[in-house]
Amino acid sequence: MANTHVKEMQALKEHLGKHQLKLTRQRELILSAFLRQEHITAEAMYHQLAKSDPHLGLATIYRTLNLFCDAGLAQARHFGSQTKYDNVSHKGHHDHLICTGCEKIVEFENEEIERLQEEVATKNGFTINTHRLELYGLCSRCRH
Amino acid sequence: MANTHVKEMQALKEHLGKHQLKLTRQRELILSAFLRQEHITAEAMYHQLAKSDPHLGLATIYRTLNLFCDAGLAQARHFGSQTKYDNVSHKGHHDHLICTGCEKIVEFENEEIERLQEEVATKNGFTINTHRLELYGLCSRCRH
DNA sequence: ATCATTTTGAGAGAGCTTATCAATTTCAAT
DNA sequence: ATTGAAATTGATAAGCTCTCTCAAAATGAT
Ligand SMILES: [Mn+2]
Ligand SMILES: [Mn+2]
Ligand SMILES: [Zn+2]
Ligand SMILES: [Zn+2]
Repeated sequence: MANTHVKEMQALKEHLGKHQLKLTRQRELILSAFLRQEHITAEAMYHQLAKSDPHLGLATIYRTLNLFCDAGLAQARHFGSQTKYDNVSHKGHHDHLICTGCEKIVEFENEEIERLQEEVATKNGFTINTHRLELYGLCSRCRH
Repeated sequence: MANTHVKEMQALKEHLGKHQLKLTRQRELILSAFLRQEHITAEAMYHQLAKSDPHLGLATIYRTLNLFCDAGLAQARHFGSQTKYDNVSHKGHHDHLICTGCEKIVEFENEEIERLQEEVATKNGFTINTHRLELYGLCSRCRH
């Protein structure tokens, strides 16, 4: 436990330093909990943390998760009607396969698709900054 | 004007008939306005129609656009933070290129991408029902 | 024309996220 | 270690988008 998430903590501190923001007990707590998840909603985070810290406000969760987004540790993703914060601290760009039966989320990368996206954009005179690709369906479990 | 949107009107009537729903002045009005657009928000539709029909309620717009979705004439698409109703009455599946500068939306289809999506899904044991692919960037105009 | 059924409009309400603000905490400078 | 300006927090109000409620009006099968 001692040296877990040291790199991410470092990255956060760096962002805080650059923007004259402060390191608080809440930010440490929320970071440590956030890094244990892959995809989580603000609400779920709130309930999870309420067990150990019943006075932590929901607004603080939102503010802090958005801070993590600014710091490049998280990304807000809108899956269906839910907004989930994607822990991207230890991985690069990826897209998602989402099971509408059990909510399971599988991450994938396909550079051929990425290449074709660029091709489509170029063909239309566009320069891509970001994209969103989500495949919704049923996983093998839920199909049976 | 006489025989514009006859086919779509027909499709709507068919859906209404099958579900014991009624054809109203509002539904005709909203359909005719909707078919003149490619992608529009409920709010924009509301303001647009308010000019000629100031008493048309926003709830009716939402209800009716959702009805069009059920009837297969429209599809609700969540672009960024906006929900736009996509007029799909005269076209099949397609994805979108969106300019973050001027809000321009270009539709495209790429069957190679579609094929690769299936491949990714299969590789992970999934069966795809729907997908969402949006490319965000700048169009040639906005780049300069 | 009748009348059961559906639809409408206005506003209330739900769900999610951000804004407000007084009290508290942080941290750089003593 | 103490001070104090600046940032943060928690509680709650507010904002936004969309759906629900319900009495009044419209529809359409008979
Ligand atoms: Mn992910
Ligand atoms: Mn479209
Ligand atoms: Zn599943
Ligand atoms: Zn543009």
